[in-house]
Amino acid sequence: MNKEIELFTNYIRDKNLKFTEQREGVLKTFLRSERHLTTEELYMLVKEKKSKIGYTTVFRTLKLIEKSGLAEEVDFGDGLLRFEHKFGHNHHDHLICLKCGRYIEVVSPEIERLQDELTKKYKFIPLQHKMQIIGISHRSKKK
Amino acid sequence: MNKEIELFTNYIRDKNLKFTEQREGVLKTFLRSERHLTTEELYMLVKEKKSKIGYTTVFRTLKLIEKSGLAEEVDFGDGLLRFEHKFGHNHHDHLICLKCGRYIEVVSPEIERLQDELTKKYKFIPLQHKMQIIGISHRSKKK
DNA sequence: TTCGGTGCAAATCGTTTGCAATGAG
DNA sequence: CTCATTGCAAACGATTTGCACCGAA
Repeated sequence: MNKEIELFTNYIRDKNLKFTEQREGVLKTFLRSERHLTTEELYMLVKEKKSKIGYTTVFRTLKLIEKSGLAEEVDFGDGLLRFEHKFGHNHHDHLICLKCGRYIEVVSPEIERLQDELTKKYKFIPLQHKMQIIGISHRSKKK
Repeated sequence: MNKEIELFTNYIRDKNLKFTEQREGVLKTFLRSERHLTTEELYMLVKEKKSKIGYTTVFRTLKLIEKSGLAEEVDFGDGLLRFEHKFGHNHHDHLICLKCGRYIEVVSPEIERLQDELTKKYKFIPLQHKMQIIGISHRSKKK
């Protein structure tokens, strides 16, 4: 996590911005979280630790973290803004559980290869791609 | 298109609903459209033909068409509600062009198979899946 | 001391609903 | 005649912005 914090503070310094207590709180809480949190969820978490923070600041800090290259927006199709860690994470797709909201990050090199073939076939220049499989996870089956 | 209209009127009758001029306009315009229209876009199109219709009616009729099984919501990640034809269309994925907004529907049986393998590996019960490749289409390259 | 940061409140934007008037069956 | 439909206006829920005060550098 220290490498990420350093990266962020460098970004901040480079842009003549300020590394405030609030930004530190949001960044650390974000980095510690293992789920794909919505802005609201992260706001709640940061607030638990540090009572003095507003939703707007969390929102703006997440956008800033995104610009710094440490986070990326993900869309699970429920109309909510979510972020995931980007630094040190390779590209992956998602299995999303409808029951528990949990996700599993997966990678399939064969699928990636077939996607490339597809785009070549259609003379399409791929910039990014998303694949999501929505269903019920192993854990939630029993319930 | 007649088969779809019949299917819809049957659905309407079955539920003791009414087949109004507005619903007919929305359904026909929707069926004729080849793109993944947003509610707003469809509203504009219907209005061109039939000046007497409100946004709300288009919205509610689209939901109704969806319930009848003729349409399905698609999410291109821009926070807008879009619908695509469902009847007579097999499952497919999308190549979405950032420049022209156009999409290409694609199918890759190999990718489908690999997706099945993935879910088995994680003991995950798949209910639906989405795959989108975002980029620049052949047509838009030159511009 | 100087700008950028903060957070409240308010704007925005698309979706959704309440309700009185309308019209299909 | 009855009950679903219509469409305006207003509610909604999440994101985004304006602005006056605050605080890091």
